[in-house]
Amino acid sequence: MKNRLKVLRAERDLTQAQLADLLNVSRQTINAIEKGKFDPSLPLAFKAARLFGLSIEDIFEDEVVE
Amino acid sequence: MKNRLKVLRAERDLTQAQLADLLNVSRQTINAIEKGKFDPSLPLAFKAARLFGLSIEDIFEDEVVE
DNA sequence: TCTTTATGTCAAGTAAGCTTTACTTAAAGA
DNA sequence: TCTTTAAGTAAAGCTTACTTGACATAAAGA
Repeated sequence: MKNRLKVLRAERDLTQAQLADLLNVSRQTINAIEKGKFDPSLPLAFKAARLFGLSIEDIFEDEVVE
Repeated sequence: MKNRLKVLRAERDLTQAQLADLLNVSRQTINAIEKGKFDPSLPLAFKAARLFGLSIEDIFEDEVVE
């Protein structure tokens, strides 16, 4: 699943570590999500959406499977 | 995390098993999510939103942790 | 050059999402 | 009463999300 975290971070001048702190996850988790290694949990997606003042759909892009 | 799956199902006259099929998960998964046993993954939340023609935020309600 | 900061990655472990199988209960119809 | 259907639940196992700790690299500044 694609996401706009890197850009949203850049717009706010946040490092991966700072974003991780704000979302109460590890830096490695942010890195892995940005790199597409895995998808965030739904609660984490909600947290990120709230933090950035956006909807989940604005941040994460679902690829339609079929 | 609260959700409106049961009501959305009822509005469309779907059983848990039918919804499970439509979302490609097991009936037990739907039951567990409806009963609040665990949260769906983000991909599953996207699927449900697409199926019902709603946003994730319309279906799942995040409780603000702090 | 030396140090610091940000990012990337890996390995091992825990926790949560999800599966299959199976049993139980309640409601409704024949 | 017997059967069927929907819902609830539980155990065991697999997969994925996430953790901590560690190491590597590149860029930038003193």
